[in-house]
Amino acid sequence: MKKITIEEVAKIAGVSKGTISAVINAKNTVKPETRDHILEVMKDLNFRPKGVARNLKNGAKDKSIGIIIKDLNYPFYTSVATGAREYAKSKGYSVIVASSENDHEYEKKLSHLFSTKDIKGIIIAPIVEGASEIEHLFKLKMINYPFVLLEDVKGIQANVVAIDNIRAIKKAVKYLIESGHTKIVHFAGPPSSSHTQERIEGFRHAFSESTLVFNKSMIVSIGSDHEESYRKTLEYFKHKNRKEYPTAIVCFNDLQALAVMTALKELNIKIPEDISIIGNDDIFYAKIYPVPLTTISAPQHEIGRRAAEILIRNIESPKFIQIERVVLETEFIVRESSKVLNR
Amino acid sequence: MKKITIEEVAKIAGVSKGTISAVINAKNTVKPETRDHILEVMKDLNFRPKGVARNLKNGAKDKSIGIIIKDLNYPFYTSVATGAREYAKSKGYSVIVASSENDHEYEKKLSHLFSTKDIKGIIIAPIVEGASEIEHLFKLKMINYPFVLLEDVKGIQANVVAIDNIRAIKKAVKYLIESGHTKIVHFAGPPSSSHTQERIEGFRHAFSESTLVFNKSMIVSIGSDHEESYRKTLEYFKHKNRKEYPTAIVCFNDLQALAVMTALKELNIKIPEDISIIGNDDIFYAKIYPVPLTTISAPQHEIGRRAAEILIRNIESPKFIQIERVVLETEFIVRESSKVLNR
DNA sequence: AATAAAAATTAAAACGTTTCAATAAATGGC
DNA sequence: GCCATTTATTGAAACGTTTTAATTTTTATT
Repeated sequence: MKKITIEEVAKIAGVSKGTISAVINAKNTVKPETRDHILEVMKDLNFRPKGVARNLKNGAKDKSIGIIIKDLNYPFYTSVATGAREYAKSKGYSVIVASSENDHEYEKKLSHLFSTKDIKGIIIAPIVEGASEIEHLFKLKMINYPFVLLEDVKGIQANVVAIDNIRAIKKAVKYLIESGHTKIVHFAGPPSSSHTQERIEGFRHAFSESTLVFNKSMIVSIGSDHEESYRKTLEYFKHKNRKEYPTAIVCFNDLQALAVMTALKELNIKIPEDISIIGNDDIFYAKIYPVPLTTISAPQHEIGRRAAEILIRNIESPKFIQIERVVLETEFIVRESSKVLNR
Repeated sequence: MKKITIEEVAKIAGVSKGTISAVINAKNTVKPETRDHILEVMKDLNFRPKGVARNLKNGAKDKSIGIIIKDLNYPFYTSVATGAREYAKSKGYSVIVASSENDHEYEKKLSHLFSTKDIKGIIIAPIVEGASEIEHLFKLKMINYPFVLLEDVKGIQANVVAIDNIRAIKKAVKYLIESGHTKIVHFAGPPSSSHTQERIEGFRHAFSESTLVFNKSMIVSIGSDHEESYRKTLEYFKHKNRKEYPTAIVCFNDLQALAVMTALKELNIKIPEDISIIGNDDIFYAKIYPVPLTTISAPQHEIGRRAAEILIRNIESPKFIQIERVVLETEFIVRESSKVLNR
């Protein structure tokens, strides 16, 4: 299938390339009849002007940045993207988003795609599995392509905007301990997620700074997929009798927490009377749940905004500028899914 | 600020453009010392090879399509995008998404952006306000750029994948009537949305085919923003005494339904005992609500999939192909937020 | 030290448009 | 019908890379 170019169209229409170009760009210098004829030929040939070539001459004037998130359907990420979008818009940039769906290969593909298509820079929520290769990030660095990570990636110096997961969980657990909870459990996330490990660590640390003592049975592997979390929660409780129940569950994230609450409802366990539930992320849909979720709130919009800020500063600077690393504070928000025991 | 090109780098590094190119493309034909030196110069100059020019020569080999949705934070749209992504991936295409956030101007900007950046085609959920201009769509047609709309747009012949909103609501209302409901009300969406009018129409039509009679007070303008819907619902009930309450509310969409349920909880109105609630869309978070929402389920993944299918078929066809219009069926799903009265 | 082979570099053509100055064609005024 | 405008069209240069074949430099072999 031969590639068809403006030249081809010109030849067949019997005019010069310049005239075709004028038609494509809706210049009003073309005689209507000529125009119509050209249009017809274009249609016949199914001619699609190559955007690439069009932009080469003048350089596209539209400014845009990309953001690669991990999951298009998890509100946390779309909120971050929205934060980025708001800031970017104020600076005249469009934002386009793509989701890696937790697939490292796909992330690489997307980063290449963006950097190659005259998108001025990218914000990346990187998939960091154990020792995942990061040559694609090095490649971006090599061509001085601006990017900002939403998570630290070992082995590379880059702009990062992140939150301190460890500290966040620690705060939550400490709160529980101070509220008189003694049987606290962590429902851990999917083993493949880098956050899972961090959160387990934060959970464990909280104990070392308290009078309670940590033991491994306090960590239960649950995942974050809703259906799976629901099932595993049911299972977890099946093997326990009432007095073995924890008094509080610190969940991996809000989505998991929602699943846990669904399961507990089925088991007739009352929240927060019987068990306190703590989420993580603070997604919109957990906030409007009938039992609004106590959670660790990550400043999603701010994450996006700050990342976009750094990114655009880099894009617009003619010379290389200092790498930045900002760690944002989370806020522990007590709502109705948790309860204080010692009063 | 002078634009800096590969030529500039070559001159300063004292080598030819070809060598610079080889470095950029990680060819292993460059002597390490030369390479390092060039890298240094590149960094000094903050040289960013223009993707546009790079792609011109060989034509980028990565295939990608775009999807422009209306709201990045409404799960309905991200589900559609996910459906598109799944199909596209199977065909070797990446998907990038952008949100117009219900801003017609922004939609235009994005469609231009995509078509200009060598994205092979777009799926567009168009903003159709009364008589909105659609020159941007005509422009796409002119350049034979493949696109698929997720909603009919008056005045243009184009590929469309949509659902029949009117029929969908009608089905729901009929179900309620057959279940013995007599006091049915529609909580309408934001006046600016094209769906609002359609759904009102569907609601009204259902009555003409029944023994009940429609009157205007059955349509209540509520919106779809959560906070606003919550507030307006409270207000609606404030002026009514118990026996004036409707027995069923047909909501504009699931998000609104969620807000309505929150308000009713506050008012101590039981669902479904006192009032049945019907949603629309079937978003994930309404399904996992403690009172799972009865709703009109749109086949979100399928919408995306079919749109991507048509799009890619058009992209890959060397010649113009017949315009398609597919209307997908919705499914009325009875869960626990509604109840049958007449038994 | 000469030669052959291998490695590194260069120079020019190519990619497919847009732009713009130059030219040609059409129109209007007389 | 002729000249002066105005309108329409053309042709060549330009955009910033990549790609190759050709050349130069380096290395290895004798």
